[in-house]
Amino acid sequence: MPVIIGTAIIGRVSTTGSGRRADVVQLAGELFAQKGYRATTVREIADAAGILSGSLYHHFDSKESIGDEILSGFINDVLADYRAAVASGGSPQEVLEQIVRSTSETLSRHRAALAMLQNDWNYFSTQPRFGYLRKALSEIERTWVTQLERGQQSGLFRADLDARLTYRLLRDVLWIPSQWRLAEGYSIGQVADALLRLLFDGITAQG
Amino acid sequence: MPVIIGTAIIGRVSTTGSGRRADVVQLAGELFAQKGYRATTVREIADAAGILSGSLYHHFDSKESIGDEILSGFINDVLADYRAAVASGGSPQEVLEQIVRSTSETLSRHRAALAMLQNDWNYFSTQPRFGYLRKALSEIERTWVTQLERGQQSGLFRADLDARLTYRLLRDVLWIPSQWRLAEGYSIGQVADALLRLLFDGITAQG
Amino acid sequence: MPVIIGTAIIGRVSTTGSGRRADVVQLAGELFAQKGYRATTVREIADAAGILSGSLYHHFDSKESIGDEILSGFINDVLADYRAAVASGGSPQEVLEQIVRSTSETLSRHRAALAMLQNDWNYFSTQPRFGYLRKALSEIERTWVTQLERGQQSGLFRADLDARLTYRLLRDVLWIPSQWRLAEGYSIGQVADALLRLLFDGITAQG
Amino acid sequence: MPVIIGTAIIGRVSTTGSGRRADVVQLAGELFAQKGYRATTVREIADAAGILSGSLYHHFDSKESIGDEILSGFINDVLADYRAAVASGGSPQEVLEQIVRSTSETLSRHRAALAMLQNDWNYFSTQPRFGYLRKALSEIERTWVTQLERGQQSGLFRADLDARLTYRLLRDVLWIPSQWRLAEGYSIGQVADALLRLLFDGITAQG
DNA sequence: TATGAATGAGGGTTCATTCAT
DNA sequence: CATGAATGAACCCTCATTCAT
Repeated sequence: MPVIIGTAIIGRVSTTGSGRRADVVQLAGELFAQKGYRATTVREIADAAGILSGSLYHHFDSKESIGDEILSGFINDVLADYRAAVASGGSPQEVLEQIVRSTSETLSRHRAALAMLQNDWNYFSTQPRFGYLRKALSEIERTWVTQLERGQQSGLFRADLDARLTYRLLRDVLWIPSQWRLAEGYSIGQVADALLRLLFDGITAQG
Repeated sequence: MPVIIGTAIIGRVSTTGSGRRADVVQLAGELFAQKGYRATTVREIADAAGILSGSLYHHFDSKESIGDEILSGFINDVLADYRAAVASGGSPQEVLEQIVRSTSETLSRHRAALAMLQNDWNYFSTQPRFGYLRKALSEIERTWVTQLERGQQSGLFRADLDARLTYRLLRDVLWIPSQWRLAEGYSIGQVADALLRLLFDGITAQG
Repeated sequence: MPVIIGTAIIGRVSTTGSGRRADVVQLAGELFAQKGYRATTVREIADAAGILSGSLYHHFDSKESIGDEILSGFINDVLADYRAAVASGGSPQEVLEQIVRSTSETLSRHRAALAMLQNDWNYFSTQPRFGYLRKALSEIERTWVTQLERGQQSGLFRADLDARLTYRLLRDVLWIPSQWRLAEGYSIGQVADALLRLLFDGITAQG
Repeated sequence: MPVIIGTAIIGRVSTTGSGRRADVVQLAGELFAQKGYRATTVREIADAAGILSGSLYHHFDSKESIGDEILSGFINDVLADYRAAVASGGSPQEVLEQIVRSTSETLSRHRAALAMLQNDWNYFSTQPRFGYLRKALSEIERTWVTQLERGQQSGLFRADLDARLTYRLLRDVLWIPSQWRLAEGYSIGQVADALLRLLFDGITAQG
């Protein structure tokens, strides 16, 4: 359905042209997130798109390539967040805060991809095609550990933290809120705030 | 087949009677944890046990009943930890600390079950047979929220925390360390300590 | 699309009208010969022609009709060779020699069709649409047997040959050379000569 | 059904034990030969065996492995014939004669395999799993060319033959008779004799 | 108890063909 | 004429489960 201003067509909504492809990616993502990547059949994806399963292959090489489109888009955005935060040159606390805030937003835009990784990490991490996932996680870990250690050296963070262990403990907590349905009633900002408070201050009231 | 010297039974090898059954549960648990419950085939389980897949059905009704045996044992132990901690009648901080410490140990004894839940929660949570999982999580959440709110009322915990949100943020971080291989070099005690420090005090150095 | 200078048509490029059609037949033939008729997809044919697979159906009813166009053209030329040789009224040896020489040339012009028959004879011979192939082979066999028997009756050919068996033994050898790529370094004439020498004289040196 | 003489079991027919597997290979071979390897579906094979298509996979990894079992058995027998003939140390004419006679018999025992190669060579020759086919053909060609050249050097064979070309012309004719149904009325011996006469002496009556 | 053959439903994928635009 | 989305049947294969022996 063209969007018309005056007499000029300036936009199209997604059922047209290559929009069909994007629609399928969207629908598939939701199914993958809900039921798991492996547990979702191509027939279910096709049903959701209102076509037959064979017709999917007009748009995609394989089920794997649908998954890849979803996951690689996600990973690229997350890595961009991390790199931008590091490049900003702030203090460790500022860098980590920027990471938490920017990825909170990014994760919420890619909720399906995140759920896929959490549910089917075992599968993806063993498939050659998804090797980039391991690499990305590795870069993310390096970033956290580096910033935590910088903070310890400057006296900003507690000296008794094991940086790698702390990262491991935090990593998952940082991803998980995004998969909660917004319907649960928390906004992205709320969640990010709660997370940062917890991260920097703990739950104990300060005398 | 018991090993007998004289007339005294002094040992059992694992192929005996119900020992065979326990072996299969153990082996299946490891496979489920490694590859996921759904991705593990009954043939793989049978191979690991050194029998044919059809023979498994002399010991178990179905693949589901193997999974059930693993998960229900786990859930029962965890709930026992929670109930004991609450029954001890300590302060909120003491109750939560006891929960973290006792479940750390319990989780480490049921690493396979935990991995199964994390990898295939989507599947189990939709199967009628595993309905008790949802009920157990519900009790666990109620316990945390109750203790956090008690702590806030008594001024022990920061008043600006959203108890349910905080629980959600913490829940996963409390389960995850247990699935790390001990080979990564952290002892259960180390991990529990780091977790508690993070939980109560955050990462910021206190002036 | 004719190229016009002034008012005179001075050339045609191959995308014109029925030229497009002939191009497709040519390209399809090459693919059929290389990969087999059944193993070649209409999409591959369309790709080779630089169009989409659906567009092929503006030129042809079906994949079968492309195959038919290739094979029937071939068969007609071969039968013409046989009939001309017989009609020439020569001795059996002359007739057979003329057949070998003229079909050598014909086969080389229809290399794709020949390869198709050799690779997918099983398929074509069971399809009603290609029933004419069986009829043609039958006529060819009748011709050989007739000439071989005439040669025996006149004392020209060895009396101890079974005419039909001899034909069967020779039939394939007469078709096969044509499918060798000329790149193998033998000219059509060379091959025909070698064949005739073998046919009439065998490989043993004559004292 | 055991074959009993006196009271001793001296044989079993093929529906027992691993005989089922052999039955399937046999049936599959016939179908592959008749309709082509690619054109034969696993359902057709299963139907012929009186089981469901999925049940085939209790006996075989894949359709390919059924094909492999048929073809590799064939190729091994043929190569054994060639090597034995060469090892016998006869004159070139004797070696070639022994090859023709022994392979005539071998080919007739492996009619299905031969038909498969002739019908689907294009396919098999491009599949990694069937790479041994190319190697075997190569050895066969080397053997023929070597013997033909030896015969020329000793004056036994005509000097004007191109050894490689002659081999190419003969190769196919040597394989083909075996695929004729015996029902056509020629015995293996008859065909081999006709072939050898043709090969060594040609069809022309010798003055 | 264990075997091993078989089931049957469903998995991802291919492909000749159709047709509105 | 060409496009490109869609069809629908068929393909090879997987797997939890059953059961006679």
